[in-house]
Amino acid sequence: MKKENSVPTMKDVAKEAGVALGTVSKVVNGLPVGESYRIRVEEAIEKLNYQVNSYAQGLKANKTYTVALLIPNMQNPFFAMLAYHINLSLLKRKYRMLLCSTDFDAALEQEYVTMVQQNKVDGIIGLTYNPNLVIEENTPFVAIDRSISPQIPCVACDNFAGGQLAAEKLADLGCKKVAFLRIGSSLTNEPNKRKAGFENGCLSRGLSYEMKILDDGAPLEEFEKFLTEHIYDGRLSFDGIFCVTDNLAFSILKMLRRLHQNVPEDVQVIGFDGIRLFGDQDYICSTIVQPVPEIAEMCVELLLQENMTVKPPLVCLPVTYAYGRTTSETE
Amino acid sequence: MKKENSVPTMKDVAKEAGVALGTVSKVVNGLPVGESYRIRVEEAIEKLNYQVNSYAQGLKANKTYTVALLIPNMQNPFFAMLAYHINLSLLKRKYRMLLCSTDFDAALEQEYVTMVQQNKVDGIIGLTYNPNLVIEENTPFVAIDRSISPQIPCVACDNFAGGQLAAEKLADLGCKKVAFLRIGSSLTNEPNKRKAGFENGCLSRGLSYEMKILDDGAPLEEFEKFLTEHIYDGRLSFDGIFCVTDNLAFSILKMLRRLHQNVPEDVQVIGFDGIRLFGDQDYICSTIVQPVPEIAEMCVELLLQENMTVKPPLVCLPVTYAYGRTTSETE
DNA sequence: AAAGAAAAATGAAACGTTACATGAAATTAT
DNA sequence: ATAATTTCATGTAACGTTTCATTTTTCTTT
Repeated sequence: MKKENSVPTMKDVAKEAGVALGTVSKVVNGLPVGESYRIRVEEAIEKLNYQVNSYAQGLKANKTYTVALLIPNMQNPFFAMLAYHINLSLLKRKYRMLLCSTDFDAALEQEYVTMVQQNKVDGIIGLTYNPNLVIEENTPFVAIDRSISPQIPCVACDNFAGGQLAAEKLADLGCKKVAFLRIGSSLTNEPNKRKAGFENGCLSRGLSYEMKILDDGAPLEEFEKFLTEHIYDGRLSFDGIFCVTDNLAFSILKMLRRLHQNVPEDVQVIGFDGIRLFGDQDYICSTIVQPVPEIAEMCVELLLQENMTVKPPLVCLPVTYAYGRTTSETE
Repeated sequence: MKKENSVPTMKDVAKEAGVALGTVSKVVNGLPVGESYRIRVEEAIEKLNYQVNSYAQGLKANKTYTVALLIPNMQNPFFAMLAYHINLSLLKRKYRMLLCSTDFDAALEQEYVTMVQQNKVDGIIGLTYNPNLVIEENTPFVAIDRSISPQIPCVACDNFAGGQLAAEKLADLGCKKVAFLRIGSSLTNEPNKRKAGFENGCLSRGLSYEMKILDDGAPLEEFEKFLTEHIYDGRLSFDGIFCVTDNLAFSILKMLRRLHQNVPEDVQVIGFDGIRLFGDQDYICSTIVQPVPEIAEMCVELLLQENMTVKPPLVCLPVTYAYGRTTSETE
C-alpha cells in the first residue's frame, strides 16, 4: 500500500487520469498529445499537485540545469556583483546556480570541483587563482580572469586597456608623477595586464611612474611604508595613484587619511573593478569599471553553447572609467 | 557496446574489480566489507576514476545534500555576509548551497521556491518579505527575520534589544534629541522591533526623539526633505540619528554631507546590521552588529535537525555595538 | 572432521523519469 | 467497403544508485 504522505509521481498522475505513463510524460514536456488526454492529465496534475522529480530527469538525461559558480569570497563586492549577474543570466535560461565560496582555499576549491562533478552539474564557471586545480576533461568549464588551459575559455575585461585608461585619466587630470600599487602575485594572467597597460599609458602620455608590488599575503603596512617614504615636507611626491583593485584602493585611501594626504586635492586615486556599495550606490572610488553584466552573459553563453565547434580561448570585454570622489571632477 | 567516452558507473567498477555491484556500493559508502575486496574495489575506482552519480543517489534516497538560500540581493553586503556564513555552515555538514537571488520579485521568489521543490532540495533557508509566498508543507523551511507561520521557525537577531542599544549608545555619547529613520513597510515582523526597542531605549534614557518612516518604494529624497526641515540657522536640530539599516545609514550620510552637517561632530549616526566592506575592513558606520555567523549556524541547524520534535517558532540572537567613524569614539 | 552459526558477497528489485518499439484507432485513398 | 496510411496512446526498458533477501564463504563448536 502506498504511503499516505508520499510525493505524487507520474504513475499516480497516470492512474488518476486513466492514462498511460508515457502520455503524462508527454504532457509534462509539452509534446503533442490528443486534446482530451491533455486536459485529463492536466486536471490530474492539478488535483494531485504533482511536480516532476528533476533528479529522476537528471538521471535519465544526464543534464541538471544547474551550473556551479566558484568564487573566492562573495563578501567581496566585485565577486558578489559577478555572482549576481551570472545568476541573472542563468535564470534567463532556466538554470540554477550552485554557489561555491572557496575563500582561496585550494583544497576546498578542489573539493568543490569534485563535489560538483559528482553532482553532475552541467558546467562550472570559475574564478580561481589556484594553479593546480584539476578539472576533468568532460566538465564544461569557463574561467574568469585566468587562462587555465587552451581548451578552457577565459572571459575577462580588457585589463590592458583598463591600465592604459587609468594612466590616461590621471594624465587628463593633470597628474605628473604617479604610482601603481598591486598586491598579490596570485593576480595572475589577465589582471596582470593592468600593470603593463598602465606602464604603456604612462609612457605614451609622458607620465613618470613608480611601482610597488607586494607578494600575496604580504602585510598591507608595506604600502604605508612605501607612501611614507615618498612624503617630503608633509607632501606626497605622487599626485596620482592607480590601485590594481578597488579593494586595495579602499585600503590605500585609509592610509592616505592617516598620513594627512587629501584625496583628491593632494593625490588622485583610481581603482579597478567598478564596485558600488549595495550594487546601486556611488562608486566607492574612481575606478575602471568592468562590464560585469556582459562578462556574466558571455560566461554563461560560452558554457551552455553546445553547437560551438571551437571555443575562443580568451574573450576580452571593454572597460570604462567612472568617477567616484577620489579624483577631481572633470566635466 | 559501451560508448568509449561515457562516465564510468558502479557496474563498470564492479566488473573491473571482479566483484558484485552491491559490494562496490558498500565500499563507496564506507560500509563494512572484506579487506581484500575493499582494496580491489578501491583500485578499480582509482583506475577508472569513478565518481558516484549523486542524482541516482538522490533518486534513491530522496535526499540531495543541497539547501537553497533565498535572498533578495546578494549585492547587499548584509545578505552577502549571510550567504557567506550559511555557505560555511552548510559546507561543514557536506551540504551544497543553491543560491537564489530574488531581487524582491515576488513572482521570481515563488518560481524559485517551486523550482527548488522540483529539484528536491533538502530544505530552504529564506529571507523574504513576500507575504504570499506559498511553501509546501513537506518542504523544510527556515525563515530569517520574518515569522511566516507558526510551523516555520524564524531566526533573527534580537532586534528589540538592538533598538534599545542604539538609543543607549546615543545617550552615552551625549545626544539629547535623536531621530529614527526607516524605509520599507516591508521590513515586517522582526526588524520592525528595532523601532519599538529604540523608543523604549529613548524613554528610559530620557532622550527626546522623532521618527520618520517611509513606505517601501518611496523616494529617499523624502528623508532629505525631512532633514532639511529640521535645520535651523544651518544646524540640524538632532544630534543623533538611528537608521534602521546600514544601507539606509549610508544614504543618510551622503545627504548629511550635502547638507553640510558633519558626522560625528554635528550629528552622530548609528546604523544596523554590521556591514563591513569586503567582509574584513572597517564598519561602514557605527552600527548594531547582527551575529551573522551564529544566525547562519542556527538556520542550518534548525533546517537539518531531523530528530527535533518541536521546532522553536522564533530564535533571537544577541546583538552588539560596533564603532565605525560615524559616532564619536568613546574609549 | 563435520555440522551449525556467523559473516559477508551477491544480484535482483526499486526509485521516477524518458524514449522507443509496438499496437490500436482514425483517417485517407482506391 | 476495404486496404493502406497516418496518428497517437501504450507499456517496457533503460538511467545509476541502494537495499534486502538470498546464497556463499568463513569461522566455531563439539
